[in-house]
Amino acid sequence: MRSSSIRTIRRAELSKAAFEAVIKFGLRGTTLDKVGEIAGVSKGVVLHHFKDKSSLLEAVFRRSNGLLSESVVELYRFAETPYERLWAIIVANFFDTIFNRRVCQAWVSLISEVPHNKQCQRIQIACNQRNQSNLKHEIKHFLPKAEALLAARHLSVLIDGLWVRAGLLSSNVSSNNAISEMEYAINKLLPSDAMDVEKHKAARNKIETVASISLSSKAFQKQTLEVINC
Amino acid sequence: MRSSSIRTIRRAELSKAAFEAVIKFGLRGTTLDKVGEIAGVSKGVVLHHFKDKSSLLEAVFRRSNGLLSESVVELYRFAETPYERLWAIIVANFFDTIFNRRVCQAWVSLISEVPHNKQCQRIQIACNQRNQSNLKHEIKHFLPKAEALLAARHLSVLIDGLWVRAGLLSSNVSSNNAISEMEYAINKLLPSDAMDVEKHKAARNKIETVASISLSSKAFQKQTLEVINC
DNA sequence: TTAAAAAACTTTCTAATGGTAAGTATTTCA
DNA sequence: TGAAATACTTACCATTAGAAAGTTTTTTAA
Repeated sequence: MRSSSIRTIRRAELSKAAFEAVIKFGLRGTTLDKVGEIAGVSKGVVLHHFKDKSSLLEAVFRRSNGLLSESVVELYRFAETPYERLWAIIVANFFDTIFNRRVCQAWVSLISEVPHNKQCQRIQIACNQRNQSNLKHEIKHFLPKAEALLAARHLSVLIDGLWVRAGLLSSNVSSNNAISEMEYAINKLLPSDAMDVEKHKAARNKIETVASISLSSKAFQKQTLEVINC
Repeated sequence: MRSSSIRTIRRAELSKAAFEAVIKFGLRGTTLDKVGEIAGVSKGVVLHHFKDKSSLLEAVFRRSNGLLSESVVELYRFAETPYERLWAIIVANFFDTIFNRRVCQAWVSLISEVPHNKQCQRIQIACNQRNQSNLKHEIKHFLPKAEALLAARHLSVLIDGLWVRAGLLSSNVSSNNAISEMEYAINKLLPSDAMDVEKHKAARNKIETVASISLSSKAFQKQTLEVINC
């Protein structure tokens, strides 16, 4: 165990509190005082563990993106075929413990930090890259390499688009709608002759079932929250 | 002419200055002092014409979105067929006087204001709706109504996704790449048997040529800047 | 033309904010 | 045990958003 285990714990607590603050008050309404208040400590403690507001937001950003990638990893554990792994990626990105109005709005708030924060930029680019490369890897089973790249890129941009839309709209967000839109895209992008429609449907069902157990479990939620924070 | 023509002019100047500030310093780095400095006036003037920072940002947001819709309107003037109008929408959304790193980054910064600002939300939803409805109207020529809606929705989400990506990345943004990705999507979504490939290509060429003259013209740029601000 | 009403602009002040610095208390470990 | 590191606190400062009250300029209408 690191000598700075308290620091690790505090940083986790504080970035969680900051995440809540962003959800509640937006980025502009999130002050160090409020973050401290939510975490039950003084502003001084916040600045003791994070050198400034930018690095606090960076941790929040990492947390919010980490939640997603941990979900993909979790669902990958159960996915055994390309069909299933493809759905694992999609379902992980839109499962309703993560893809809901509050979180999407927070994400939209947070990305405004990206253009002027090199570290956030690195995180975001890495996440996009990983997502795209995961998608490509599975799509290669259904399309030639060059086309697979295009399709993967297309789907990953689409995922971002759906997230932004969800964050911009005031209305509630539907996990099912988003997943349906992804299905529509897949059906258009991947050639039906290379796909086994039955297998495809079965894969989606399986992964959605697995997700509803695995991603909702307290154990997973706890683990991700612990893992995610530096 | 409105009795408040000075007010109109000032609001235009100030929201332009604020837009520049957001580009330069990001949303969090944009202060009323800096906005005033860029506009060559004191902070007091800024607050005299905008009741608070939120309403200033709202005007900036309107400006940035208005730039887009004015471009669509401008290109529509030259578009005579569904093919051409479809490309008019796409080219307007990605032409490089608007779709460039600075503007995309500013847009990404600005949308963080949306979740906690009802007015910005209204603007954003209206723009999305209009864009989607424009797309749908043209796509209906190539697909049955129900499918056209899905395709239009898909393309408009994709446009948002490409904009976000462009704003998140540090590297320069390529208008051509974005347009190519839209073309890829169109080719996958619209049935090739319902489309005249030659006409399609010709339409794209025509609109791109028109855009490079029309959207770059000083007259258009000036007009939009004047029109856009309330 | 001129008085007064309205709008444009300035100045001054305040509470809140991000951040620093200089402390004290607690933990760790040699 | 005792000193070095870490956790936390407090007091402070410069900047910020915004309010309030003032002054100048422009409109309007008698």
